[in-house]
Amino acid sequence: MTVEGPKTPRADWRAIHRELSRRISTREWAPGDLIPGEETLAAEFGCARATVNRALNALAEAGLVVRRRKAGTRVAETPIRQAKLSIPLIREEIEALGADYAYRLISSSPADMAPPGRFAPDAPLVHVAALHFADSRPYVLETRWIDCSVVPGADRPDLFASQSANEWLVRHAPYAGGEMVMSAAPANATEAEALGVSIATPLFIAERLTRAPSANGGNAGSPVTFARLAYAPGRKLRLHL
Amino acid sequence: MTVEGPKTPRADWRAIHRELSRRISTREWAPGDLIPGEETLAAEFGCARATVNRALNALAEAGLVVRRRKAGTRVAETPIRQAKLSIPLIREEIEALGADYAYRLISSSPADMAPPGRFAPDAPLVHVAALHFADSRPYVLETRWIDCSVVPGADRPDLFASQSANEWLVRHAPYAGGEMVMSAAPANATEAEALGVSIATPLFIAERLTRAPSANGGNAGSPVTFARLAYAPGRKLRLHL
DNA sequence: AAGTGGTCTAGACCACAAT
DNA sequence: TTGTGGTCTAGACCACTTA
Repeated sequence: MTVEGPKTPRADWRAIHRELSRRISTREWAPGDLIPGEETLAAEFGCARATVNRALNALAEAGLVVRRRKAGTRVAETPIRQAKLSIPLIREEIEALGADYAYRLISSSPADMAPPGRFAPDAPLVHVAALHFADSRPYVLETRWIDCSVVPGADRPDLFASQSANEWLVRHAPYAGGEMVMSAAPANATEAEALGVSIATPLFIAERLTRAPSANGGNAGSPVTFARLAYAPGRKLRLHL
Repeated sequence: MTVEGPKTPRADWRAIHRELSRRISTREWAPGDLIPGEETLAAEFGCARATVNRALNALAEAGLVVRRRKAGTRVAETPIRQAKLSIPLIREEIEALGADYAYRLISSSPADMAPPGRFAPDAPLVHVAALHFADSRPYVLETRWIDCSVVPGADRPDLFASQSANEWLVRHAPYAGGEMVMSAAPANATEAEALGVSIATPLFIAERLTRAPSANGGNAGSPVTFARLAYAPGRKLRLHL
C-alpha cells in the first residue's frame, strides 16, 4: 500500500520518482544494478505503465539511471553527473544579490579588431565595451562583438548608451544556441583599470558565443554575437546538484 | 497537412518540439507572446493533446517557454537561460582530452584542520590531498575531507593510495545531492608547489559539497564529503546552450 | 466561475537491441 | 526472435489561477 496521507493522490509520478530516487540514493539499488521493468513497477505501485515511464524518464534525464531498450534500466555508475546552470541577465544576477544595479557604456564603435576565427572575415562587426555595477562597485566588464548583418540595427549610434547589449539582443535578435566557456585568467591592463584591481589579479572569465538558427532549422547557424565577461574578484558561480 | 516525407511518423513529439522551437527562434512567436493552447495546437498538428503537452513540457524545461495554468504558455522573455553541465570523473575528463591519466596521493590522514562550518564540529574526518596528472603534467590538485561516520571504511589506511577518493566514494557512499561553487582565485603556497606554478597564479577553483540522503528521503542530509579542486592554468569549462 | 495546464489510464503499436 | 523501453491516443478528472 503506497497510499498514506489523506490527501495523497492514488498514483503520482513524483511520488514514484521520489521512492525510486530513495532506493538509489540509499544503495538499495546499487550503481550498475538492473532495476525492475516498467510493467513490474507499475504493478508494484498500482498504476499505469505510462506513469512509471514518466518517473523513470525523469530519473534518466537527471543522470541517475541509464535506460536502453531490451537491456532494461540500470542505476548509473556515476550518479551525480549533471547539473543545471541557470544563466540570468547580468542585471538580474546583481539584483538577486540584493545589490543596486547600474550600467555604463565605455565605448561602442565599428570593430577594428575582432576576436579571431569567430566571425566571417568580412562580417560587419560592432564592438561594445560596458561595465555593470553592483552597489556602485564594478561587478563585470563586458566586451562584445555583434554581427550587424545578422542583427540589423545593432550599429545604431547610442543604442547601448543606457541599455546593455545583452538585454537589447534578447529582445531583437533571433537565436538558436551557442557555446559558453568559463575559465580563470589574470586581469589585463584594460580589465584591471575598468574593474579597479591590479594587473594580473585572478578574474573569473565567461565567454559566450551565440548562433543564429541555421537554414534547416538546426541550432548551429552563423555567429550572432560574442561576449567576454570579466568578473571582479569574489564572484562565485553556484550550482545545485 | 503536416505529413511530408514517406517515413514521417504521423505525430512525433520531437517534430512538434522542433517546429515550435523554430517558431520561437525565428521570432515568429516573440518573447513574451502568448502561444496557442494545447488543445489548439493538437488540432493544428493532428495529434492528441498529450503529445503537444510533451513537446511543450520539453520546451519549458529548456527554458524557452513559461507555462502557467489558466494563464497559458508564453515565450520566455530571456530565452537562453539554462545549460546542462556534465560533471565527469576527473579521470574521464582528462582521458576525454586525449591525454594519459595518472594519479598520485599526496597525503591521507585524520583531519587536523577542517574547512569551517561545513561539517559537524565533532565529525570524525579524514583529510586527503591528491594530484591528478594529464600526460605527466599536474592537472588538478584535489583537497578533500570525508566524514567517516557517514562513510564507514573511509579511514582505512592506504585506501586512496592508488585510486582517487572520488572514484571510491562513487562506489561506496550513499548520496543525495550537494552544491558546487566555481570561482577564480590566486594559487596559495600549497597549490603553487603542487601544480608547479608561481604563487598567486590565477587558478580555476571548483568546490563541491556532497550530502547524504536525509531521514525523510529529501536531498539535504548531512555532509558526506567536501572537495576543493584547484586546476592548473588553462583549464576551460565548456557548455553548450 | 471558468479556462488552462497537469496528470492518470488502458490499450495499442513500434523501434531497438540482445539472444 | 523476443523482451524492453518509446510513444501515441482518447478520454477523463483534477489543480491552479485568473477574472
